[in-house]
Amino acid sequence: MGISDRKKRILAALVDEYIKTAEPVGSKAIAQLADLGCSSATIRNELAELTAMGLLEQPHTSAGRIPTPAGYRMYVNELMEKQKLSLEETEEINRRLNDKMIQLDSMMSDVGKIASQLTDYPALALAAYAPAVIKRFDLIYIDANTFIIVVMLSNNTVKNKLVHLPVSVDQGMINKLAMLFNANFTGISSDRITPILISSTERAADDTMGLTSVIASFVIETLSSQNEVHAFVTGENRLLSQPEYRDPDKAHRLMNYLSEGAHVLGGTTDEMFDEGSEVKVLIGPENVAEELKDSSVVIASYDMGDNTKGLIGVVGPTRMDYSAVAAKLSFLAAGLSRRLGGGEAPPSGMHNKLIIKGDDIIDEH
Amino acid sequence: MGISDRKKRILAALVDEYIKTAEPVGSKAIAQLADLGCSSATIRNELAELTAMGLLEQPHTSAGRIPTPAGYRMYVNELMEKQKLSLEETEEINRRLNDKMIQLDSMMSDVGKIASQLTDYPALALAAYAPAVIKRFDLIYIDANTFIIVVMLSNNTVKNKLVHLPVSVDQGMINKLAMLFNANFTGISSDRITPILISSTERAADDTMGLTSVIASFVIETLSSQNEVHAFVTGENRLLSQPEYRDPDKAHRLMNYLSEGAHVLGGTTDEMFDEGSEVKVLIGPENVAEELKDSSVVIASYDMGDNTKGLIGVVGPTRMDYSAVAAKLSFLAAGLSRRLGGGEAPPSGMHNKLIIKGDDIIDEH
DNA sequence: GCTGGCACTCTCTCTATCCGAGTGCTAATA
DNA sequence: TATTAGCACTCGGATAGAGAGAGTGCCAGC
Repeated sequence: MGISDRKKRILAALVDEYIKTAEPVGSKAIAQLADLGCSSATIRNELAELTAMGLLEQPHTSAGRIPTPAGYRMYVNELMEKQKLSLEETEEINRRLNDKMIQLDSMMSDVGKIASQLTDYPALALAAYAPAVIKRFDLIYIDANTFIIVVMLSNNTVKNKLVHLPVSVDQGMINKLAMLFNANFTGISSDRITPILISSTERAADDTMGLTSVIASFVIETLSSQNEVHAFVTGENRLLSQPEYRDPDKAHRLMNYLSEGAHVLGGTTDEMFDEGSEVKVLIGPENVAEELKDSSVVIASYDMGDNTKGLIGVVGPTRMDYSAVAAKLSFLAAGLSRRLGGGEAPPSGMHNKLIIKGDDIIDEH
Repeated sequence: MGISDRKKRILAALVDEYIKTAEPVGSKAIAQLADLGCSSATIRNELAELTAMGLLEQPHTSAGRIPTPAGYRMYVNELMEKQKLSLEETEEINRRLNDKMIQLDSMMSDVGKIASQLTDYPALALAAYAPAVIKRFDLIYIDANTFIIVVMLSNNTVKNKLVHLPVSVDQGMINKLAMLFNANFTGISSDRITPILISSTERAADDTMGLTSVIASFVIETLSSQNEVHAFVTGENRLLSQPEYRDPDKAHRLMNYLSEGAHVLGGTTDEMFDEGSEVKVLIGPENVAEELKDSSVVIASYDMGDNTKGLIGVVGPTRMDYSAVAAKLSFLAAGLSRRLGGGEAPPSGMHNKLIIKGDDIIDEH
């Protein structure tokens, strides 16, 4: 596996240049770019060897070289300079995060939007929530036909629902139900909410109007929607500005695939979540999904608190500016982790302000 | 403006055919399609006149005719057969509506998704909420550092927020604040929530910890987000399957424009909302937005209840199947109005079930 | 081991040519 | 007068060939 230092520099220069221009790079160009005091003929010899090693390929005999997926892989692993973001860029990202992070419900798509704008590639955001249980119930009596269910989950999300009834109930019944639900439905996972539990609660509450099952089904719905993997894809249209997707059919295929959203990462999702905060790069055929075989994906994960991991990724041609994208995603993910994760006062449902551990309330906007 | 019956039949046949094939239509083809017992030569004469009238044009001398925007306009206004949806199609739409309509918060984008899938064009969904005021406050005391704000709006939306405090409060304070907010902040619009009102409430509550302003700013935020026009665009990628957007640049321009979302309809939004439940068609240059000048938009509006109007539209090439799209959108809008509108028990925030007036609780899922 | 030189290859672009679809016009017909 | 058949004409699109240019591989010399 030993590969001479000069070969490395040539490969690096070639990949850099190809990323910039999207055109096959010739020996002459490399000789000028990477000034490693030798002529284009020497570089030609090296290029021939790199090609034999499977790191480069030629679109046709008389064209320059382009990197193969293996070439990109080596570039990403060893050659690429870890790009530092400029102060402006970091400030830009922080500013956007502060602007946007007010509401968790729209956060996912907002984060995707930020990533997409930042990198000018389509972005995908997903989150796998840790299994949650109900922490407490409140039922707010509005009038004889109306009440509000408010549930607080173990991850400090709060959900509510307004219920209208075709029949009348009194405040006492509502209170009784709240008590019973707090006693029987808190701290249990949704699969332990059985018809038996529901009907026993119903009897205990003297509920002849089916209120119990209304509330119970809201609980089940809430818990299960909480446990789903939520995925958002943003900025698919940015693909079209990349020369490799000038072919409308090719672009269309990939965009269709992306717009499905959920299964973007195929089987790899789980292991993605497991890994540390490192940025991951999947190059061309390294992707499991057939549709991504000639595209690349860069993924960063972040800690959303409450044992919940978020994933933020970017999709582009294999000729992607890995260095810049990785730096940006990494910074973005770190910013998200900092804001969301690790506090005992994490953000929660609908309209909760973000609180950072130890800080005061952040009153954004 | 009189235009002979035969001309009409020729124009209709031509537009129908062009919609189907996307290729200029010649006299011969029309002679075969619309069997109005006359030869292609006669039709050529008629075509020449229709062209002179500005209803048709020729891409070049020796090609067939294609409709001008004026031609489409006449087609849409007078010639097009009002398409009836098949039973399968109506059932399909109803099924999707029933599946999807569980949560209002995701409804907007879901409706867009349905419209886009149904028509195979990009769809946009927007809603202009009627100005809302707070109807009632509840503060739920969790522990010394935590409470939940629950507000119910005049349009029966319920919003909540979990607040963590860096200081301790007791239940009494929370109750006092709830009372004061119910007394002072209900029934008023957000512009009447002045610093003066806030500070007087603060004094009345003996609040030295800034709780009042936290709650007040949540109120303001809730009201103003409620009054925004929310817009969703879905299925931009479907553009790419249309031959008129095979040019990546053209497609890119329009998709970029669409992805901005909000200002899709430009100045026309207001009047759109005003109109009845009719389906509206904007053909090419009839659109105000420069980016839509050679595309068409079909829009249907529906009643979301609570004086709120929803708009659902579809964007495509001027060569759009107006008849089919209009029929589908119209049916979809009617279904939405039926489900959402006109009840005194309309759907509300986050997780409220949909209730149809007079019906029992619909327990979807 | 490096370099300059050179023949070779292959793609891309430009131009010329041909083909065919569809037109507009004219003259004949009902 | 309205319709039709016939025909010359036009113009875009497809096809083929020539030329240019970029880049290679190889070889001989340093």
